[in-house]
Amino acid sequence: MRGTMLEIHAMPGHLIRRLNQISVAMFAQRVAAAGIDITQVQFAAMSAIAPNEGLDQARLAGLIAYDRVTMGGVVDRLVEKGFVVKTVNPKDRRAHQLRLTPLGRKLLERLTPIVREVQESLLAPLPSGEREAFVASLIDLTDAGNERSRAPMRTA
Amino acid sequence: MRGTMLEIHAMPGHLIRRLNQISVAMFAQRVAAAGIDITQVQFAAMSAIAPNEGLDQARLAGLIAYDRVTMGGVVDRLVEKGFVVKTVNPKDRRAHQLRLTPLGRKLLERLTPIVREVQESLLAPLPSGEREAFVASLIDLTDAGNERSRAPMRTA
DNA sequence: ATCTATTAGGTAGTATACTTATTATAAGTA
DNA sequence: TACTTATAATAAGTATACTACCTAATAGAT
Repeated sequence: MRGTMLEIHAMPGHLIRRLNQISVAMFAQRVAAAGIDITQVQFAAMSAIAPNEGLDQARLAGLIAYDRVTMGGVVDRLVEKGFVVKTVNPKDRRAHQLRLTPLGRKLLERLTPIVREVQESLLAPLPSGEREAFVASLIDLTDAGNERSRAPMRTA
Repeated sequence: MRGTMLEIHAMPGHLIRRLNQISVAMFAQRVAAAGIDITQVQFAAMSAIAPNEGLDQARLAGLIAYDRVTMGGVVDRLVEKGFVVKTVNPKDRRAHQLRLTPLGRKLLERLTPIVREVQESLLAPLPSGEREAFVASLIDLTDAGNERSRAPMRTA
């Protein structure tokens, strides 16, 4: 008799980890099905650059709550793919200003409705009356826990 | 005027990713404060081995919904730290049977109450009446989405 | 007994996600 | 001006989380 019911199966930390993996897999599958080569993280970065053209990597990382070092690699991959350009800020030569290319902007427009569908599919298993409460709880928990993260969100 | 409110800030996929990062950071901080050197993932693996001594890596991966290749590295690190032993199954020489060492068992006992506290801290920002509903939604969503994940849970 | 399909584990490569340390630049102060 | 502090980005190292591919071993069918 092997015990297949484990305490961790009901632990929020474990469930959140699994749900994140499901979310990432659904994103990858739908986006690949549309013939687009981009990850969830790269999409988030692009959608934060779009209305903030010229922002630097540190600010971008803060906007979407990413680690700054990780962000360096994400941006480099977006530059390689031709979706983003990186230029040195002449007023502060430490900072690299980020902008979408026309190709990047076009991709983001194509991508956005697909990503909205992924969000709906993710929550679809919940009764419709519970979806809003679930998202509200997610927002409460991320707001409250923001400073505990190693990569807190910074909008300022 | 830069737009700091982005659509992704309310998207479940983004919020789940952030909450996972908060959860991982809280786990790391509490466990390190107790002078223990182990990750969330390594803890999950050990807590699944404990009541299933002798199981192989593939079954372990299924029990906690991990990728099999990732699991190989996780197990190797646990073996290096002296918490787990890996032996070839004589009845099926492809499979590596996993067991906790006495040290691993002792560590798991020390760790378990700390991990329970982390779970409580994670949900603490929610009104107490909403915590159960939130966890219930997490369970519904992971159950429903299990097969979409690239590393589904397998208890059989 | 042989052929086939499946399975356990591994390698190599890519992408996040972090730590600590280093470099370059900028901004403030004495 | 020189000194100090702070900041943007990067480098190197570790750990998860995958893909695609490969080998060894087993199981099942004939």
